[in-house]
Amino acid sequence: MARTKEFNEDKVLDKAVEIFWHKGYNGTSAQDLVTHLGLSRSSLYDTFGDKQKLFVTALKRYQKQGQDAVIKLLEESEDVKEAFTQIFKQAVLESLEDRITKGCFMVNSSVELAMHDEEIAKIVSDNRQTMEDVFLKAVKKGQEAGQISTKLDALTLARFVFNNYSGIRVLARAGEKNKQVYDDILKAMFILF
Amino acid sequence: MARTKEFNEDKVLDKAVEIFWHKGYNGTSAQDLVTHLGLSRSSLYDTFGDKQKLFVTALKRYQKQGQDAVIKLLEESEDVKEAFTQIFKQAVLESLEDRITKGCFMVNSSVELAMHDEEIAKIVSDNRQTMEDVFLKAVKKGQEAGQISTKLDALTLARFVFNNYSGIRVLARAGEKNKQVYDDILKAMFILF
DNA sequence: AAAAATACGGAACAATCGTTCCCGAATTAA
DNA sequence: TTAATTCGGGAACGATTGTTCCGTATTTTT
Repeated sequence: MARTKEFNEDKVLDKAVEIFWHKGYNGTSAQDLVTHLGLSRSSLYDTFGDKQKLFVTALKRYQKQGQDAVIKLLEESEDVKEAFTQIFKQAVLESLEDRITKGCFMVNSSVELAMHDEEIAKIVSDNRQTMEDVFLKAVKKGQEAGQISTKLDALTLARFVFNNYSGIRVLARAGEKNKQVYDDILKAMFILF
Repeated sequence: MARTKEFNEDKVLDKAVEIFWHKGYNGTSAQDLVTHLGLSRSSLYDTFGDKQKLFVTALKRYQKQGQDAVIKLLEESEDVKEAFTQIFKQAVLESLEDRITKGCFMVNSSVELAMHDEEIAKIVSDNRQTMEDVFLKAVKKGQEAGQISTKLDALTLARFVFNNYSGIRVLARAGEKNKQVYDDILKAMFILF
């Protein structure tokens, strides 16, 4: 008995991810959202609550999509080391191509908001733990298959890899476009594989 | 023939560094500045221009102090590898002690502002280049002295080290307090020395 | 002692912030 | 067709934003 929505909720959320990712929480105004999401103020608030709730929804959406992609790549791959290489080369490619250098939405939010907002802090913390678990599992698998060196224990290597991933994303956000810089980092990192 | 300032400009700038470092640019209001810097609105604007200018001044101040400290440590040290160890252990210590987890002002600003503000982008970019140069020089020295492995060329290692430094600062900003996480990262990283 | 110059506190500014509300339009169920 | 419901556009809200300006206090120079 009601009028149908004129917008697709999923598509609007995708756009919300894009704009918050690009401009951050404080850098994005309600007007920005109305303009770029393509719906009215009232619909925005009726559908997604307030700005804070929309941001959290967007960040969780980004997190899930990113995690799923990584998990899929690592679990389906025959050669774990090769899968890691692919993940990092992809990150570098995005950094170099990305005309508006968005970096990583999770890293950005972590730096901007984690210390001022408990809910964001929990999302960031959970994300790190999940990624650590995913990497750990993959590294173990790779070590058992003889694809990854056992010089370092799996957890140490997993944490180390995640740290370099964060670093690369910061570089990207800062607009670094020199491929050699990224390649050097990866070259060094992969020696420990 | 004029009245004397009731505040010490250097001390006020130190406080400005603290507050911008802690809350970021967008997160710090003019009222925050007036309240915490301990001077009036008019004095603030008369002395430092506007918010943007004060922020840039604060960030440059932080940059200079940080760079000087690192340069001094690396140049004065007999054992470069030991100096690097000290720099990173200090960063970890700060991350663990830091009750309000400020991370690194340069990394924070890079993520929050670099892509939206050319002047900040240049500061961040210059900082990276300078740090790369400093690290490079130190690594070369260490390699020549037989303190650092020559398995990797100096520039590659310098970039790799800087990347891990960024990563650790993001971890700190996110409030990570598990020492083992940092230690694992350092353990892996230093293998390449 | 008078004049010049600057610092200071605080009121006030316009602009923008996130948010709410109202109302006509549109859609569906009865 | 009517009633119920939800849509979307836009006006409007109070609060806060960064910034300016004015009057007074204070200090230094002549």
